[in-house]
Amino acid sequence: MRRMTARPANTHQARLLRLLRDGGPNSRAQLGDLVELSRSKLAVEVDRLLETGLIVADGLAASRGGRRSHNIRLAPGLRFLGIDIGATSVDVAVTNAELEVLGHLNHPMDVREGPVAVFEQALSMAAKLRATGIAEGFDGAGIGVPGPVRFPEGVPVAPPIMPGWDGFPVREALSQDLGCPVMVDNDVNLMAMGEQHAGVARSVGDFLCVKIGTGIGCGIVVGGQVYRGTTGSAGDIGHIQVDPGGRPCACGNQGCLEAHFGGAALARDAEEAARAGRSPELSDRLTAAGRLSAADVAAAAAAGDTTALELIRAGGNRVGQVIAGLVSFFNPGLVVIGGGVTGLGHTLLASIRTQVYRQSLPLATGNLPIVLGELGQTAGVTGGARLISDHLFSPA
Amino acid sequence: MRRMTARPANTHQARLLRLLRDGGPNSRAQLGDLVELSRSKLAVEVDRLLETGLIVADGLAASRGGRRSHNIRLAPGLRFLGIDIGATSVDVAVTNAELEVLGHLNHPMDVREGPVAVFEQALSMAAKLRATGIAEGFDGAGIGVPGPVRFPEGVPVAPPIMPGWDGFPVREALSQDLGCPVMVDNDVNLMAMGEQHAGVARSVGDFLCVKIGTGIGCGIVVGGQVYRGTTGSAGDIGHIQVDPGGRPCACGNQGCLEAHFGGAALARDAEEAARAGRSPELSDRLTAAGRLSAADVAAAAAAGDTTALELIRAGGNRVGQVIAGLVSFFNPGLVVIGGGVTGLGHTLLASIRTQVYRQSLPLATGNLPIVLGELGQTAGVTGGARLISDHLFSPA
DNA sequence: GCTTCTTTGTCCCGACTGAGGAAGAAGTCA
DNA sequence: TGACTTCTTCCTCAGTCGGGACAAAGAAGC
Repeated sequence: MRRMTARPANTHQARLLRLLRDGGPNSRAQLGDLVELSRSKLAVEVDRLLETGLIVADGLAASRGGRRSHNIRLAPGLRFLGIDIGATSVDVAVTNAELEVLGHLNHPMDVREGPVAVFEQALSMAAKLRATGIAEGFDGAGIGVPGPVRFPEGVPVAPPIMPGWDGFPVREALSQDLGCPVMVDNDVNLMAMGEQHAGVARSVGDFLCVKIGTGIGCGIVVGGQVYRGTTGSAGDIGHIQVDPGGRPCACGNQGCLEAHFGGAALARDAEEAARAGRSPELSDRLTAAGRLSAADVAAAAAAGDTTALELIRAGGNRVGQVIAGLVSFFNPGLVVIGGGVTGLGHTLLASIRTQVYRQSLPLATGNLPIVLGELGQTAGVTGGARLISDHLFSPA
Repeated sequence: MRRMTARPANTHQARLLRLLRDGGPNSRAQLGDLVELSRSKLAVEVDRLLETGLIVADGLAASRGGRRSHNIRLAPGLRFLGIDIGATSVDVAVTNAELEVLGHLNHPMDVREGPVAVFEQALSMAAKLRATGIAEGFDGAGIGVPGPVRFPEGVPVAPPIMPGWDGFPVREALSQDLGCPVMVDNDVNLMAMGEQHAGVARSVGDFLCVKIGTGIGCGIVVGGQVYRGTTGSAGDIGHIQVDPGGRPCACGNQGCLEAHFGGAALARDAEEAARAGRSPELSDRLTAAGRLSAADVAAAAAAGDTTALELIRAGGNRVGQVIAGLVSFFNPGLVVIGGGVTGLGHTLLASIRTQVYRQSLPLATGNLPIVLGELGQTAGVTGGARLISDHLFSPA
């Protein structure tokens, strides 16, 4: 099929497209109730969208007491690609125009192998998904990388954990390879957008999304929009100091949050505890696998290992300490905890909550939910699809 | 004279009013260059504004090579009132429509005397200013209080340092007494708006404004707009923990920033140092006055007293530590330091800068100015005038 | 099955808006 | 003084938009 070429001609059309994306197929009459347009105007705009092929007729709606209205929906053939590049793995998913995930692949891969190798992998995964028949092509792609991004250009800048990516023209290169529009953002922002669209943050205007993976980052949403900061590094909380005389960090400072907690730090601590014989459970896993990961700690904790539980608890306290400060500062309506370490689950959540509720003022925490993300691995890729659809569903 | 009754009828008129407010009197022709309106449309809107009396003709502009254009300006009789209620004093100022301060009074007063006494004082100051002849009445007032505010209603909520203010209908009461529209906000947000309008933060979209007075707070500006958080307590950084085993704070926690620095803590530390004989300079001042304030520490430091300098340096480190975290999180384009303690000046600024530039990542600090506020005591009142003018200069 | 009422979609008219051309007013510059 | 520039007003014309009228389609009640 021919790929999406048209773009909404005005804000009304953009508004309609987003309504159909977020609310699914809908009748013309009901859309009329949602937007403040006269019937004639609405009819004109809908007709124009039908002409462009962005939306299609979709049968008749149920009667609301009189003549039945015609349903319309976004073109069923539209496909968005969401790519979430993590520190240790790549996620690729295909969604329809309503951003429902139709196919999803995950592949372990070290981001330090560089952009060329990583994109080769991502593109082959996209090709594999297309080969299953769920997509004949892609109308747009949203991609997240684990580091700061100069958003307008779609170029990573000074990414600490991904040498070789600095200045790589991700947007342009990928756009060329895929033959469709591409937007690039920080992986944490993508997760925030995912949870906002389909997850636990629906209907919340201002929230924080803390992602604890190999590193630690924070997506900031202000008035429904992702806030990226002046140079695109907003939310980079992994290097906030939590202990003035603390552990040395890869960034050159001491006592950074990431040096004390996060996937990498947790694995290191667990191995150390195992070698020191403080945890039989972890020792067994270490001798079995040769190394430990956050998942091992989660499993050991689930098995009741006190050392593992203590590691999680201590880490939660550190993160909670930082989040408490951010809550005082930002006064969000919701805090979402997500990322690879979510496997640590409620032990982690409990110690974060304890810390935040104890340290922040009642006015800020009074009605503040702190919850785990709902979407898990699909948050990032859904956010990617959302990112590009926001771009494509705005006036040209 | 009759007070301002009309409001702009549409966004075009609002836009024109704000241009005239921020840029001063201007010619019709030049305004045409600034807004994207056709000549005919512009003429119509200007004529309507002239009819309402919000703007007036103001002679002829200089020629730009041909026929001279007619100048217009905001009605010269418009007067806004800016009221800045601090923990220990009240500032009241009168501005014209361009937000230039025409008269300014300051009076020491403890906010704990309660809203009734404080407003009595503020209203009498406003009356005194009016009696000088600079104003025949007020078209609007913006007021700042040292605590969180439920912004839409203009009501303080759970203010820690001002018992008796909780839930007091500031906006409604003051609006009744003054007979004009009133807006209420946190004093820190007002300071941020002041520095944004007339101070050092002109032309910066995203910045932080840290006010170190009796307590410590932070104004947050995102995309040119003050961000107030979900419950209006955003920027409340005085109770971020800087030392887990630190001093007990009035809020019930330990090691809060305010317990270690700020006007109140600094005075306490100085008195303690004086009594312990660690500083002859401060001892002299203590015996002379019976008590010490932040201003005494500033004077002692200016005189070269090492203990005073050390107190400032240590405090700057604490604040710098917190600001470093906020910079990593928020990635602002500018950090403004203001408030009563600005008298500590460059000693304080230097230690804050050191701390921030050392602890935050280069990407966030690379081009980040950290500067003292330009406006001093007028920042708050200017911000108040700006607050109410933003409200009045928006479509009804 | 018929009537009446409600809802939906289409068509059309009239009011309004806004862009831009033309002309005149008011200056500058040589 | 004359040529040129700039600014304002007036006017026309095209396009837009809202809403009424009407037809189509269905629901509810008898």
